[in-house]
Amino acid sequence: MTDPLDAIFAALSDPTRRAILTMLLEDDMAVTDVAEPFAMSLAAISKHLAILAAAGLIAREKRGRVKWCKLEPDAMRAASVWMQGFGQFEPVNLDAFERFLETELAGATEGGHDPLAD
Amino acid sequence: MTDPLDAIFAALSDPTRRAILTMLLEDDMAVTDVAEPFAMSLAAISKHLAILAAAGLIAREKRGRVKWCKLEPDAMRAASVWMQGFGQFEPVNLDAFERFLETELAGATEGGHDPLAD
DNA sequence: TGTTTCGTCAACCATGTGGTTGAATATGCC
DNA sequence: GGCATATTCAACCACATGGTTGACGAAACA
Repeated sequence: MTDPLDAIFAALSDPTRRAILTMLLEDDMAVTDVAEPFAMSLAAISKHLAILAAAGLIAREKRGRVKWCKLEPDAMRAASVWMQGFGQFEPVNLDAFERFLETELAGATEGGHDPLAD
Repeated sequence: MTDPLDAIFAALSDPTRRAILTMLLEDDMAVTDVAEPFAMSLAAISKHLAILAAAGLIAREKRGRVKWCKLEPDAMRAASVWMQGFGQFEPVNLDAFERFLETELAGATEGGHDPLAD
């Protein structure tokens, strides 16, 4: 697995792990709390979290005896950027798109656009 | 019961399959031609294509004795939409992308190359 | 017709993955 | 210190995955 995308997409291919990521969207969580809604052992969840962390999708930080998990957006962004090369939009110039986004954000940083409302 | 995203992300997690998708971005291809640049058997590539097709990422159509493979963008779009749920971290926003394309296409419609046009 | 090309199928193998259980390793609390 | 809590480690199991090779069917062509 040399390409980081291998680990990222593999991590995303499991429904338990996608559910964990969705939970972490609400808030950072301790491992035990992440495991609570799932019908599987804590050790299994711990493994899932290790896979997500290895893929760079989450970060884990130990405070006291509790290990907190939080989303790490860069990995998912890398996957998303790769995927933008496909779809009905081809061919596309990603560099130009990035420049476009910068000009957009330059005038809209205070805007209330909710990306989940789409 | 199994989420289609399972198959989509699993299919995308293999570098050979991602390379195949990238090749198909240029043009539709026959199975033998897809296999040509890879250092593995035709049967292995055939399996990869079956996995991509099962995930809905490509479609295969037999004309004569040649089976043509082409991209099927909807599946990847579904994965992209799921990732948009993490949009608070995600700068590659589909709305912005569409706006970007309008500005791009406004001056480049005569560019001509459009492998997905049917 | 027979042969070549295209692609899949079937069997097999090595390794990876997702789960279990039980022991081990912190850390916090009385 | 002694004990409960939080998390991981280690060994194990069933099954999936990615690859191989060889045989096979179907279409084109001499």
